[in-house]
Amino acid sequence: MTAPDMPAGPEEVLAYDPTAVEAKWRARWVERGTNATDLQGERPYYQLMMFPYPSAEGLHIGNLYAFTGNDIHGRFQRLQGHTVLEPLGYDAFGIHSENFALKMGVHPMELIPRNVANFRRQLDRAGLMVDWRRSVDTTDPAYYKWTQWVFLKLYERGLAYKKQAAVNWCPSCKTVLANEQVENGVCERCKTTVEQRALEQWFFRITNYAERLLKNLDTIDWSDSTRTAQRNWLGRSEGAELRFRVLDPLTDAGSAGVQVSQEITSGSTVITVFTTRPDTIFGATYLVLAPEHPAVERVTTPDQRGAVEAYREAARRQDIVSRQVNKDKTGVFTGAYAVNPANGEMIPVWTADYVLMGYGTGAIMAVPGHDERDFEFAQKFDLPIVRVVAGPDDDANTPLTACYADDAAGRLVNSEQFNGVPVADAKRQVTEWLTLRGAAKPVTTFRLRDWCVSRQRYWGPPIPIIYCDACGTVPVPEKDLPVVLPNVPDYKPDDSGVGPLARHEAFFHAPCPTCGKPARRETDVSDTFLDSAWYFLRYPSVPRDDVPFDADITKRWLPVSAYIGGNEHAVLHLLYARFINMVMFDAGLVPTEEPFHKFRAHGMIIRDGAKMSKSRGNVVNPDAYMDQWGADTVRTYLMFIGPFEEGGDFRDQSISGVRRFLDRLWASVRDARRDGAPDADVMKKLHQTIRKVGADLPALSYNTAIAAMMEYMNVLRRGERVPHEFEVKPLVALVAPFAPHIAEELWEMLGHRDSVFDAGWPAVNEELARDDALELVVQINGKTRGKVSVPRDVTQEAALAAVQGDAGLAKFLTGAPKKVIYVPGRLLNIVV
RNA sequence: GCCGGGGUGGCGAAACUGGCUAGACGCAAGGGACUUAAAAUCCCUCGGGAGCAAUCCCAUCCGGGUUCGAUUCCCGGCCCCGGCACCA
Repeated sequence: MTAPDMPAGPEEVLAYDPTAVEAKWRARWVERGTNATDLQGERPYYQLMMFPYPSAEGLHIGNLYAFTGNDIHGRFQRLQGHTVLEPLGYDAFGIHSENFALKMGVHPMELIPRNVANFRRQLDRAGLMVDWRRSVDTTDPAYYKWTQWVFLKLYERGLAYKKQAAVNWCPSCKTVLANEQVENGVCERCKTTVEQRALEQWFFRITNYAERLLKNLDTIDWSDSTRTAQRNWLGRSEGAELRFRVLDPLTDAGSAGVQVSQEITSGSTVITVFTTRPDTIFGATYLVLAPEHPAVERVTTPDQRGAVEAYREAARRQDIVSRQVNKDKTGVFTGAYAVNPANGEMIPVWTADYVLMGYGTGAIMAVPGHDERDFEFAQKFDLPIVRVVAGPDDDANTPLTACYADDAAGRLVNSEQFNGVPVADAKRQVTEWLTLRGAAKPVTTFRLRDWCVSRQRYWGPPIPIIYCDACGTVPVPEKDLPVVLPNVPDYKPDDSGVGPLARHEAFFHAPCPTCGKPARRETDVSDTFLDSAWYFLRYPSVPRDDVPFDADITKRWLPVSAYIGGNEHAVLHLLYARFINMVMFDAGLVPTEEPFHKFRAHGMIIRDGAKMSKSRGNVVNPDAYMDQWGADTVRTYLMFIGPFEEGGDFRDQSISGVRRFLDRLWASVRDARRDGAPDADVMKKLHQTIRKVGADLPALSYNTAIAAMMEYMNVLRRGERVPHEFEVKPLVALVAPFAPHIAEELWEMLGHRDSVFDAGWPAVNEELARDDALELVVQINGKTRGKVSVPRDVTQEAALAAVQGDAGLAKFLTGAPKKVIYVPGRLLNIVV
């Protein structure tokens, strides 16, 4: 009976033990199917969180932060009566996993399942309301079968194409990288200097969607920071393409200095440039072609050929880092001259690497007077600098000591009939004028490039294409999907520019789906961002094996109701997902153009004021904290340390406060009295708290919601008072989204058999919540001097009288009121 | 350089659309009650300065401004974090 290891007394038997409570409810939820979503349920609400890459290190506290924030939002929606789908899966393909597998000498097909199992264990502990029946793993053939299907859909619609292109090549990862994966000229993953290579690559025509991707940003409910990042990335510029005829060295020989015809004659070489400043054309004193520009070859004169060739060769060999980071201007004169269509002047044609082949037309008209880069270049090579725009304090002859790039305040000068026209108008007028003369065309350019999806690697979904000598490029028929990634021991990338799959005969050789003759498979795999560009479409349809997503279910559950994730994906994942969804919309397969009507970016968790990193050794291991404090405490603490959308500073020292709060909640329910009546003041505070928390949760103001509950707890237990059951019961429901396990346990303790999450959100009783008397703030000369207690609907006169009758306040009234500002329900300001 | 987001006590942070004597809530710190003692719990103090005290003055990065009233709005500047960057 009295074994030595038995708990000593009843007090301890009933103490809050998170380990036991959490284990009990983890099991109970599975047993009861509490988190299994009925897809036919009323008021569907699709709560989406960004699925993690299952790293070998296990769940990062940042993952837990994001998931908890999502989970609270999802659980709150459920308490509001929605049928909530809150799925989670694994984004396990990609270079990251493959590199790690190579480093460890473990095959990814062995490594990934191990990591996934560890993640699953950690995620289960975290108390997420995830319906695990609808999970996805991007490396599962049952999933990537449909990733390949997505590729084929794009191919079918003319949105996937192959071209040879100068691409970013990472010599360490030995693969092509998307522009988005290159940071300041180095690989975002391994920080190796990226090189240029010309390879045959598969691209998606995301640029066809640029205008829609931009326009829709105005209609979706997203964090501003994310929308701005996308706008910048899309980079829309309005301007004009201008045509410059190049003087033919033979027919135009000797005509230097002669006014040449301004007609653009057909047959001669014409250089088309893109500019956002057509108004400055009279100041265009030379042209620049990108070194890769095909016209360089044609226009270069024999005496310049040697220098030009050498320059082009150097540019070709140069890596992208030096080209983008080193901004010293270099270039070579081609020997050619072109005609400025505005004034007929002959201007030299140069080639220089500060002009990029990939943007606009790969050629520019240089206006050194009004462009910083052109100014720098012109100074270095002693090219003429002409002023054609004057600011408010300048005139046509004010010397230019630096370029003048202000396009808001300037007016044109030295521009013939356009002199005096403000820049904004001149842009349009000059374009119109040149258009009439056949030398211009208004165009809109985007910074966005097509999406290169080819990867010369192993760990990804094989691109479902077969090359046949007779039939050409043949897509793998849908019935033959998936093209299974073979389990091969030799998956190491090499420097050949061809993926490792090319070395595996059994994979490489395949019959042509059209004619049956021997043919070759595409050996590139697709970018991991394709896996994650459509995963949210898959979750609701997961058991289905015959379609990627069921039409009815998709119509019912898409678009996603709320998506919360990291802003590091503002331009990569979120743009690609919007693009793919838009394509699916055009194909009639999804109900809306935009997949995520509401997106919120959460902040970042730092630790003790510094970013967490392995090298700093300050990484928080969620397991250790959940062991010590319990998952409910860790969850609630993470949400308490700062505004969810801004992040917070994780400090070990502070966790105890949250745990104390849960301890007190536990004790309050355990000891609650059932006799007598609840206290009116406490009930007032309770209903005010319900109102506050109910308003804070949908706004993701989790930290203030928790503070409000703590405040209520202080009222509830002030001076060791024993709370009444009615005073604590609704609080259990308020706490539930944050601390689901303890909430369920306490709910049961209060005599309920069903889950607290099916009990509904407590209603605010406005009657009880109302303050009868109003504490009116009194200011004298704008300075707050005190308060008077007055009836709610007090008039200004009555309020003033109350102040005059208050000895403490009346002494500040040193004269007759000159002016009285009365804000009903708020304050009374008396100016004397 | 451009675009976002910030700058409030020893610390993490509150303050709805300009208004409840700025600092809720929590941590840390100090004091007290209970206890043989400790833990736990509960109570009190906790931006700076002056004063025995009631009270008064100063204080939300800095300098101006608008207003009866500014952490909040406007102008100028400094600093920190994140993103983009030779994009014509």
